[in-house]
Amino acid sequence: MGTAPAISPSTPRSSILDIAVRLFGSQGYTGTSMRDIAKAFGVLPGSLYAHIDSKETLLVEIVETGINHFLEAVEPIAAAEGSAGMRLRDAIRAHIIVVTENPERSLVVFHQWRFLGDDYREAAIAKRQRYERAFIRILEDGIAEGVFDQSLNVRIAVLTILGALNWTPEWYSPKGTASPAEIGDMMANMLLRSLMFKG
Amino acid sequence: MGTAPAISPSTPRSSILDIAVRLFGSQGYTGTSMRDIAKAFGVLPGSLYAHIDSKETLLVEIVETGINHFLEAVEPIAAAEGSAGMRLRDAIRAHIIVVTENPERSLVVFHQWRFLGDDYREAAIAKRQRYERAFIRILEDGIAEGVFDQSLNVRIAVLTILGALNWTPEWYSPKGTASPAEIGDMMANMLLRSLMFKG
DNA sequence: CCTACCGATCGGTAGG
DNA sequence: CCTACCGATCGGTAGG
Repeated sequence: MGTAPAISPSTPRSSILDIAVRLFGSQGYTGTSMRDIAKAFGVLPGSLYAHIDSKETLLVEIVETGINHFLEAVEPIAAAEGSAGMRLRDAIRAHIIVVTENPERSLVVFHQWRFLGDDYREAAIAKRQRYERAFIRILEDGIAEGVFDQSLNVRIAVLTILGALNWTPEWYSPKGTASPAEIGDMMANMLLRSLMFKG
Repeated sequence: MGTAPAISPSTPRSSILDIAVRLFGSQGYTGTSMRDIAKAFGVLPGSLYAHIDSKETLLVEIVETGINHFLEAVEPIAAAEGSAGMRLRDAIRAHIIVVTENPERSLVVFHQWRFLGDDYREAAIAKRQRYERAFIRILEDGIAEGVFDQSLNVRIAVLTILGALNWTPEWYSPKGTASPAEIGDMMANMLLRSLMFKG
């Protein structure tokens, strides 16, 4: 009955995208040639174009779906019921889960969006701002609740938190001793404390 | 008497390096051509090589002197007298000053070192680890003093702090309302609190 | 998916 | 600092 659960169908196109994520993440977009991708895919360069339109199409798709993963994980948490403290903790944990489930994709999302064409780049920037607003909302709620320090500069506080979170793909290794959940908990502990009153 | 104070002599070579910092920072090393640099310098591509050896030499010099700025600012603070709390505050402020005095150079130091040749890349990684150790030392001192939470994972705490600090060139603008000193103070306030005991 | 190829651009050099 | 150029590599295409 019904259709098969079409979870990650390993089409040639999706395989090429996975390879592009890996190579764009480690060598950068401009440092990766279509010949690099073709070689890793096991095909001659011209043959790639039976499956994809262009190099930039690969970047567009990786960055857009990558940002969407973050938005889909965090926006519902920001809008949920519950204390700002709990929501911030959940948002940080969710962010770290998304980063660590594909650190190379995260590197592309964080650093390679600059190489998108104008329209796609502006769309990516708009989504990143939407993402920041989810955190701004939680912080403002927490200040209104009286649990976060009301003397905080909310913008800088959010950029400090997101900076700490967005740096994780630079050092995270699945072979490390700390699991993504543990890392998320530790960072949430620290970053929540960073917003509290002294007293 | 004596020699003139040879502060930043504007040689052709140093001008080319400044241009390379700007372009490598905004377009990346692999996304910048020697023709881009020559055009910005106002010369034809081949003429650059009267002043420099190669494209990679530019990157080596930018990354090495860039890392040295951070080390020279923070290592003396880590080794100084005084409480861990004070030293961490000073180290964070010093880091932000170094980042903001040249955000583009900071972007190159943080993200373009991957494109160095093997030997230079390993040297850069070794220096980055030395930099992390300066912060590890301060945190361990603070835990020994009993002022930082002894249940902290020191490695992850340092990477959280450095992540927040290293993200600043992504958003800092000299035209913003907060000065580098103010940004450094705010981040130091947050990050110091993040290490404290709950009680 | 391969063969064969396109024009453009790359880092860099020789000679003046 | 320019003229003139090198071989290598780039993203991408036509035709099968």
